[in-house]
Amino acid sequence: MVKTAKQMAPEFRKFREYLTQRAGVSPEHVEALLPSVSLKFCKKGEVILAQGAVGEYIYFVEQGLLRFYTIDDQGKEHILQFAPENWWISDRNNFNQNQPAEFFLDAQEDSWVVQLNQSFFLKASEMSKEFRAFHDQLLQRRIFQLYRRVYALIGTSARQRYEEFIKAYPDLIQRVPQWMIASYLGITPESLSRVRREVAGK
Amino acid sequence: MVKTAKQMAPEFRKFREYLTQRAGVSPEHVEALLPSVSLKFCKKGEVILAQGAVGEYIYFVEQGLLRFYTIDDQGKEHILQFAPENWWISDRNNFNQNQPAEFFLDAQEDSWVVQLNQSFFLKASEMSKEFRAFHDQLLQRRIFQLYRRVYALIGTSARQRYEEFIKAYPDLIQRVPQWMIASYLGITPESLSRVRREVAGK
DNA sequence: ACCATGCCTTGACCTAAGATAAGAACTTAC
DNA sequence: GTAAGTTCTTATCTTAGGTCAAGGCATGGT
Repeated sequence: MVKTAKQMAPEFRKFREYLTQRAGVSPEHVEALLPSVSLKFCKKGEVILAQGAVGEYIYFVEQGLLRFYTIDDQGKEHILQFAPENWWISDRNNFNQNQPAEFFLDAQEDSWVVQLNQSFFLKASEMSKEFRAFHDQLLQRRIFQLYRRVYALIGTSARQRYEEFIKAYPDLIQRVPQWMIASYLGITPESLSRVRREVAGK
Repeated sequence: MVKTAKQMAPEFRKFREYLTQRAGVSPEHVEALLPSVSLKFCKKGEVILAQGAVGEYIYFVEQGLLRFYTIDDQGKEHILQFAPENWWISDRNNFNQNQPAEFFLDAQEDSWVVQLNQSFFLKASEMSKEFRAFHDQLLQRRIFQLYRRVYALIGTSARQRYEEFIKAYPDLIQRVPQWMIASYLGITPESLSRVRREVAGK
């Protein structure tokens, strides 16, 4: 019998690993920081932060997959970002300014997330030069990822965007329904279906 | 007789003001930091950083207007960002990793820019808690601006994007040729012309 | 086991925006 | 001051992708 994700709380495994390996934070610093973060389980479909709400956390995905999106006045969803394991995600604007969130955040799979509040970042930056530098780079990489996405949207066709997406996120193709990928790419599910047929039969 | 911008070097006026007023850095810290930055004049049309080059600076626009863009394989330009006075701009990826730049940066008007290198940011972050917090927020605001732009591209029409652009950057309409605004919006100059006619005659 | 719901595909048709071309109104360069 | 760019507009035609409608599979709940 398979245990559910819920039964096996991951105890910050990935988070700890991420901070030491990728961010270069010393194990002592990591242990000193851990008491001020908390782990939360999110059932598939659970809305973690709704547009208009004031959230207090930034999230690190320990396990599972989150989805950052908005809903327009016709009720259509537009996906801005997928956040699989080892990703950081949040409506940072809202987080920093205590403004109501502009976007929604929900769980696309049963997920475990690490919740980090403002003071975690202050403490971590204060304590660790490595964390500071890393966090800075993290934000800058996100900016670049977004500039590339803007370029893809203004400068390339639906087909090219789809082909790039597959290359960049091969695992996501398996994990999310096709209509969400269409939404991320800025096209309709019907168009994506047609594009896929073209790509397949070439 | 009107003096050219070149003749009147602005001596970090805006930059100084920006750091103290907006970033909250103390005047003493600002003065301590100034020796490690330099001012550069860029003639209209001058390419400051070309795709493929390795640049060493981040730029703060003291006066004038810069343009951050890419050129696709058909030779078409796609504008990712305009940077008027008080903006920060650079190919940060390249800046941080010493990678060749992905994008171009040029002067759209005769401009004065403050050149900041890696060590400026290290020193400033080391020295001033205020700068650190401010820089962090600056990056996060840019991320949000980009998420909004992505949403505009995947979720709204050319006309809506144009109307939003006018609201957000009324001054730029006067300062840059229309075809560049079209490029920023992700449409052709012809389409923008049509959109403008519609908007005017409603 | 069955029905309801969600997801993907296909086809027919439509529309927003791209491509092409040409001309008018300007700048700028010599 | 004239020639050579630019920029913007307008018209016509084309096309990528949207909309609408229907049908086929899965899959999950009772």
